[in-house]
Order: sequence, then C-alpha cells, then structure tokens
Amino acid sequence: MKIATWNVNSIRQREKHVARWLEQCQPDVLLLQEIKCEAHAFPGLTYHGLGYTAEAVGQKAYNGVAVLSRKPFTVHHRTLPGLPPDDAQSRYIEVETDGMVIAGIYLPNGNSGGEAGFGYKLAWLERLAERADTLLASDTPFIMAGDFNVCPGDDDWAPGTLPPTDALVRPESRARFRRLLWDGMTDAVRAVHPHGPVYTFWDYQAGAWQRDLGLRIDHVLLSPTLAERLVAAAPDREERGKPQPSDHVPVVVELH
DNA sequence: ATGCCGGGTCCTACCCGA
Repeated sequence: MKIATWNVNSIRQREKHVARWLEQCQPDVLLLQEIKCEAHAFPGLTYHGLGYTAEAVGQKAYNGVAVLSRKPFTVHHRTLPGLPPDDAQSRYIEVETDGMVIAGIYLPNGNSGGEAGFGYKLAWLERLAERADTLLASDTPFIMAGDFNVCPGDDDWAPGTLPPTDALVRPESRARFRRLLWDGMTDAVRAVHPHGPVYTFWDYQAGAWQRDLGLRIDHVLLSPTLAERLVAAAPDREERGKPQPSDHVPVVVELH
C-alpha cells in the first residue's frame, strides 16, 4: 500500500502536475494541502478519470486539504476535533479506508499574526496530539500526514535558512511535534533515513532549490501497527525540478 | 531575520506563505 502527501500550493496551478504524478507513482491514497479553493472548485473529475475518488475541504484563497483514493472511503471529520466551533480554516480531513484511519493535515505556519498567530499553531498541535491519543487508545491503525510546518530536528533545515525565532523551529513547536512521537507515533521518513537532510520544501526565492537550501516540514506519522509494516518512505525530489513546481514535493510511504 | 518568488483577491496594490 502506497500513501503520499503533497502541499501543491494551489490545485488550480498544479492540476496537471498532480494528474501526471498520480499516473507515474500510482499511490493508493494522496493527501493534498494548500488547494487554495473552495470544495466545489476542486478538479475532482480530472482525477476520477484516473481512477481516484476525491473529497475536498476548502475555502477561498487560503489553506484547503483534500483526499484522493483509489479505494472507497468514508469521511469521518472535516475539522480537527477539539478546535473551537467557529474555527473557519480548512486544515483537516479524516477518512477511513481499508481498515485504517487517515488524517490529512495542514498545520498553521505560525509566523503571521504575532503571538496570537503562534498561539493558534501551538493550540492546533495540542488538539492534534489529543486526536492522536484518542486514536491510539482505540487501537485503530492510523496515519497523520501532511504539511506540519515544523522542522522536528537539527538536520531538518538548511543552516542559515531560518532564524531561531521562526515558528517552524521554535522549541515550543518542536516540543509539541515531539509529543506525537513520545505518545507512540513513528516519523516514517526519519525511521528510514535517521540522519542528514531529507528536505521536502525549497523556497522559490534566492535560488534555494539550486543551492539545496531546504526544509523538512512535510511528514507522515504512523501508529504502532502501521509502523511495523513500513518498507519505504521518502520525498520525491524530482518534482521540485519540473516546470512551475510547487515549493513542496510529494512524500511517499509504502506499507506491506 | 528576510518576502528576492509565486500564489491568492476587493483587479491591482496588497495579503500571505516558510
């Protein structure tokens, strides 16, 4: 079973990239982030033609997540349980397929909106850990994957690319990410590649891609029984070198 | 310690991302 996640930075700009990549990679499930459109504008028909069913949680201009799956699935949540009911940001979708729960997430960046913006990011991470704890307690095999906007370790950002005060690397962000691991989740890419850079994002500016100044912020976390089935996990760097790329690349995980 | 690029929208100057 192949599961992938990709922050596409606008599905309208990346509709054909995603179609080509689906044909090439043949994942069973692809999670998308930053679709940047409302659900009705998501190009589901394009992917239906390739054998995928689509479900999108969107809003105008910002954020937005989606699931594409070859197997039938049911949608369990369109918002992260535990957030205030008036929270209008489209950042979470949770589905069940093939006996497992899959959550696609787009975590707040946390650098805008001052301390309130950063506080929103930390609260979001806390609600996510609570959701993970609930699923762990229920013994459900599950995956949480997407753009976490956190560089978990010192190898996860190129030296000099971010100040230590950046919300992606602040200790408060990293501690809350680490809690997910302490609670029993496995960082799939780090389980396969324990050391060194395994970037998933390169800024459009200042030749970041050409100089390989990247970040590892897109993650796939596995519950214990799924971690035992892990056979491969890696970003698909080639996508970053294509014409008009997203600034993120897909991260692909294979389970036996 | 950033917004040089690239996306969005109140269509065009500004907001936002990492």
